[in-house]
Amino acid sequence: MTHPLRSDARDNRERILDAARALFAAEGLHVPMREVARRAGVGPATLYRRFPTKQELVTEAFADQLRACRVIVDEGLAHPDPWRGFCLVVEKTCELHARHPGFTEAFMAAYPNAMDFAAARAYSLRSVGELARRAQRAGGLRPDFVLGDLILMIMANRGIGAASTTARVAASRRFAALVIQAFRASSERVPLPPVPPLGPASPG
Amino acid sequence: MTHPLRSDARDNRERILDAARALFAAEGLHVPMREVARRAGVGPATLYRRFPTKQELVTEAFADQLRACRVIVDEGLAHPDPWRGFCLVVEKTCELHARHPGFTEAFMAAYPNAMDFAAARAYSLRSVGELARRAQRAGGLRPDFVLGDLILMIMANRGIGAASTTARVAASRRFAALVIQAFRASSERVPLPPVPPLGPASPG
DNA sequence: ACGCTAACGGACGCCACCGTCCACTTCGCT
DNA sequence: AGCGAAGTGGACGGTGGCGTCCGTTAGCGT
Repeated sequence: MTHPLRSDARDNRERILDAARALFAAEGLHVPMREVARRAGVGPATLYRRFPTKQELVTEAFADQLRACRVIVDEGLAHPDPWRGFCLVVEKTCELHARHPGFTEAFMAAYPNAMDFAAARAYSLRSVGELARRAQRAGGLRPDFVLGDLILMIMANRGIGAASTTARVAASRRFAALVIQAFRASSERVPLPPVPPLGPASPG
Repeated sequence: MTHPLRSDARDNRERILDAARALFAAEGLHVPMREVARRAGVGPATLYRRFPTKQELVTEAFADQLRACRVIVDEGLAHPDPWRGFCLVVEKTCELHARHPGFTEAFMAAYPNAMDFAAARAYSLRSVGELARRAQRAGGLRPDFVLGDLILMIMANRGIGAASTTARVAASRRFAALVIQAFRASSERVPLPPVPPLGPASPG
């Protein structure tokens, strides 16, 4: 059933993915399918035959970032100092999402049927949860931190929209530093409000 | 030459604004003008005659929130303890924006020609800048805080999208608490990355 | 070299939103 | 009550994105 693609077809597929990556990274997911096709130098029909739904295109286009996500948490877990590992996860995650705004949308289940994304997301969250437990035990991370705070952070991070990628990354870097400050266990801590039940992002 | 509106016209104008407030608060600014007109029970022409551009409708619809913004910073300035006043500003601002997602978009110059908004925004920022200086002098606010951090926070806060207003407000509350932790002057502080030049929000 | 067929992309119809025009209605003044 | 002007909303043409159809092109196996 899944015949190997013909050479030109494979070529086009690659060019479509390149175009999608470039456009999604630069402008987010709202770019029209047509635009992707135009940039790839193919007709709309070709794009739709290769990726019948936008979701599939998005999933394929952000496969690299999804892998990067995994690498980030794995590196965090591997770090000898759990708290430092946790900080690295926060910093790199923020930067990753700042560099690819569209990725955040996809990651956040703005497209709810993204099975692959959901699985990878769950894996990353579980791993970072383990890391967080260790960091708390080591005393670096505040005891009342919960995983929801990390999701909160990623959602918040996506709110940071600047004109250029450079500016966005810079802003995100400072944001990450502030977040780490907030997460750090400190003698002068005050209790936090309860964690809200963070459902999927609203369409607004 | 601005004749007072006829009674029915005034009535319609009010209903249009009510509809706009309800829809903008519930779904953000992306709602079609038609939808506002439909909800207000008027024709599209009426809506367009009263508010030729969406910008004007938005500005009018969020006049209350804009006033609330002013009140928040004024209350903050009036507080005997500058640091506590600053915290109140952060908390109330986050809640205000969480309650009216569309307001954040407007406030953030997503519609760049919003003169009224720009002026009010500038006033609020100047006032809160003064408050921040006092809070820093009093020792509550970290010395390397800058106004850009507050804008960063508002932008980040808008990223928090939850299904219901209640959930969004709850999430925003916890976020505000974390932010305050981050802003608090502390003995165990680490230097922050530089403040990025935060231009207007990107279209993405 | 040649034909079979996968693959292509221009063109089409559909729908939603936009902003404007105009024939009809309603207010408000005398 | 009656008239002029302000006000109204249905209807229209334009634009842009969407997903699909089909006549044509070009890879690849013989």
